[in-house]
Amino acid sequence: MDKAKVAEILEEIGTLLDLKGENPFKVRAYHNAARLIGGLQQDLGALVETGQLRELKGIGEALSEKITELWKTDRLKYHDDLKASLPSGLVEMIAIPGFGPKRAQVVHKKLKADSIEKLEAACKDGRIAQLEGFGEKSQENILQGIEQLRRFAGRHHYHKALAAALGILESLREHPAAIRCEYAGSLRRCRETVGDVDFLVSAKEKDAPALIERFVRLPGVISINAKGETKSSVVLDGGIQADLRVVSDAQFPFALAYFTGSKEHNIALRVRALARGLSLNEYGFSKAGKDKDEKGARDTGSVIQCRTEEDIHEAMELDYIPPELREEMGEIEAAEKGKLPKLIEKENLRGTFHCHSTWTDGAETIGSMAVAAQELGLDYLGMADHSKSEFQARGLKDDQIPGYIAETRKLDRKFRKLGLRIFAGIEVDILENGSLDYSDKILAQFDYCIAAVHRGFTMDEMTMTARIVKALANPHVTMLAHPTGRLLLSREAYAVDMRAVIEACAKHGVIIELNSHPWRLDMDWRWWKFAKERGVKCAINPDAHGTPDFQSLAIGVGIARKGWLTRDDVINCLPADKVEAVLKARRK
DNA sequence: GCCGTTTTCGGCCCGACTGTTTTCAGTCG
Repeated sequence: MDKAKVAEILEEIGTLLDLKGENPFKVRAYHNAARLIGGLQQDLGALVETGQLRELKGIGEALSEKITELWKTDRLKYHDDLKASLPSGLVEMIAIPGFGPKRAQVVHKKLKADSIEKLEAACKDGRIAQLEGFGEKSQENILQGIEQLRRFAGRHHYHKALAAALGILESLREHPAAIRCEYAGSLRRCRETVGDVDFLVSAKEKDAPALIERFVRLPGVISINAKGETKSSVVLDGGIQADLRVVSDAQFPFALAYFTGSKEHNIALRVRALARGLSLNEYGFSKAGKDKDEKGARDTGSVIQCRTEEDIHEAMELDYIPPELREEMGEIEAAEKGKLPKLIEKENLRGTFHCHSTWTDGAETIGSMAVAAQELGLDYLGMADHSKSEFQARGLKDDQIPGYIAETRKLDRKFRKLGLRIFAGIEVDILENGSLDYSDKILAQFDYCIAAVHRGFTMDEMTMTARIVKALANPHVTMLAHPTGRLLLSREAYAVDMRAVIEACAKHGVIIELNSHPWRLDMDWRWWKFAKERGVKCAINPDAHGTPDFQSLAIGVGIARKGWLTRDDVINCLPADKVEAVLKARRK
């Protein structure tokens, strides 16, 4: 059993315990463990065998035994028993917005409703409204929630959420009552996918209702889930949920930190505050241990004044932690010791690789791609059109290669005078047997080669891993394109052991592409952190099929920052003369 | 379930909104 499956089962146990009304802290222990195991970089098998599981913070005796049983026998009796004791439909039910474990328990007990369909039927014939603690309004909301769940299941791509957020942010900033405006949540943390978008505005208390009103009336709002004095929640066209909070300007940095999350990072920060005799919430610091009826930071103001998030971190004796790192993945410990990396900035990018042209399936000529790169202020542009097996993309046949390279060289000479270098590369297919789509003799003519899997996605993980690892051994391979194939939110996907692939890149000195194209965002930031630790370099590539795709470089920088990458880890931060040497290093 | 700079037992982060109540539980983030 792999660790993703172990994590999934632990997560499900947490949910089932929640449904049973178990101790919420026990529930949390399972959810935490699921997150911990799912994000583990070490080999889970090794931890199990050597009995080191218990050294992980959050894994005690009980969880350690259960994980070991899962790993060794592929099953867990505790999980099986738990599952057998509850109808599976209840788990699906609590995905309905506003409908949680307690209410699922009630409808199951009183109405024998054990599926979304039965719950829906009970709403439609009015039985839900009769239940104690429910009413007409609840019944209606459940129906709406079911509809929303069916229409807009799942998460949204970062770029799509960002586009929606920027429009809303602009409208909010235009409001005269708004002092400071920002988006927060997973979008600010640059997660590859985003569940909902959180907005935060600071304003005078009397202006809050007007801002809430502006928010719920924005074009693109298709329904309003909640609307209070300081908080509102809506659904945007396209199904993205957007939340707004209005706070005073003094509260703004605390609220921004709070709503940026992650939840786990926030909890860790609060625990740290408590250890310093402080209680931290979205309004400020207050003295810990106060009586219930004593006023908190919301009413009395923060006992430590903070103008920015930097001030808050300083008050906790931490270096400033950028939003991208706030995942409770070691950032607090690093900030405490002053060991946070100086993350890559968008301005650090000097050029990029992996661009397509009209030679294959790109929309523009190499010349117009070069002009756009120049306008972006880049120092170099790396072309990488498709290889011959990509016949649907008009991949370059052997006899086209001299022409392709000649045109690239000619444009290079022309643009070099204008301050832009153009490199002749190729995106070469990794065939099903792990060999490459061209002979070594042809590959040797390019400045660099990006190896990529484009077909045969259905092979098993071991075979796929062996296929890629074999290709990486070819000394002409400079980079590995879109490495996991786990194209997020897409049906295209293949199973691969990312750990083995990263180790192979480390061994052969292959650079891994951080593919910033919205549809190809694939490698989780935790793997980037691992790649960095293994000394593997990264190239942030737009996989551009036209000049608008260059915009996605900003997304790539965001993911790189999440992976704790610095300028030293990203080869396109190098100037043109140095990068050429890096591209050729393997062949020497 | 986990955990310990006071703890091996008794804690475990904190607040807004909704719908149902008439003081609060459930849900969410």
